[in-house]
Amino acid sequence: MAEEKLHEAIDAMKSSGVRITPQRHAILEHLIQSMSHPTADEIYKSLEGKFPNMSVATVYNNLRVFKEIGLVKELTYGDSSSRFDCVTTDHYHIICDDCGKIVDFHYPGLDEVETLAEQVTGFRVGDHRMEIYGKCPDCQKSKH
Amino acid sequence: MAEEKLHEAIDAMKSSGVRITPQRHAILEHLIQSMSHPTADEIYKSLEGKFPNMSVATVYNNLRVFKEIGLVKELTYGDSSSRFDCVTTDHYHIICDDCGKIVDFHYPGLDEVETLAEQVTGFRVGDHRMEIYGKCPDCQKSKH
DNA sequence: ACACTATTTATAAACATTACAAAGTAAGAA
DNA sequence: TTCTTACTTTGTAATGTTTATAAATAGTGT
Repeated sequence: MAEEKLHEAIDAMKSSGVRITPQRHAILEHLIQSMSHPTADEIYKSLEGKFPNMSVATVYNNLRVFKEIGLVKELTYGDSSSRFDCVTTDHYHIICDDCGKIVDFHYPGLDEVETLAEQVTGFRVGDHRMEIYGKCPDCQKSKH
Repeated sequence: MAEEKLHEAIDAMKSSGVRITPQRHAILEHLIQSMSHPTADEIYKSLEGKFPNMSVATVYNNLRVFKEIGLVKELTYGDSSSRFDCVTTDHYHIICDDCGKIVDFHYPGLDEVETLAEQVTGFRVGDHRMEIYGKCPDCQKSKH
């Protein structure tokens, strides 16, 4: 499953004329396997073992490249640093206000909203994002 | 109209025990009157005339205070800096991928999404955000 | 294996935002 | 009004993320 996704991603890179380097392979693999939404720095740190000489700039550069070919989405919350999410299927995120936990969840169509927005504003809509904020089950238990 | 909103905001500050300083007054006034969604730095620059000695830190401090009492929302897009939006009525934003223009638009209920998310994830939902991305009418005309 | 070009690395720089301590000031009490 | 106290502002330094740059390195097609 993860293997498959990685393979698809590499194919996407090939057909975009983006070279496949060991660093890129590792970053992608990490993004696919880790079910979380890591920051650039977290990716950097978790690959220190395999690539002791890798530069942070490499992580940033490649995340940008992945974004450009549509493999990765950048999530900018209130935090200081961006988080990166492998684009697989369409899904949204629900985020805990207390502990910051991010959970994926699926919801079918907000196409209607996009359509209305096009009509009202005259924009040509390409994309949308949505996040939901609340308190996760764990933080609900631990009474404050 | 704007006058009224400012008054309401000041009342909200009073009842929250937040002192009303000339700087706070000016920042709020600017946020309410400017129909845009300025960055902290833009606010700072636009008040240079009235408050030549005001520090950027003051702008940031007060935007945080306003956020805490619910007068202002912070918008974090892909940009380097946050934008700030006076909370008036519920509305969403549509953002131009090319020029960055932000236009408000209203849409009734995404309560359904919140409800579903609660059921699926077990979170207690408090809030959500959504943005739509596309190409504004002006940028559609100027062919690339 | 070669050559060409994209990529990596290391470092410095840019930028937004926050921390801190000293000086100043709003707001209620006397 | 004046006083007092705690909150704010200011100026500056520090922090942390992200980008720019140039030299060294390494994919990829021939």
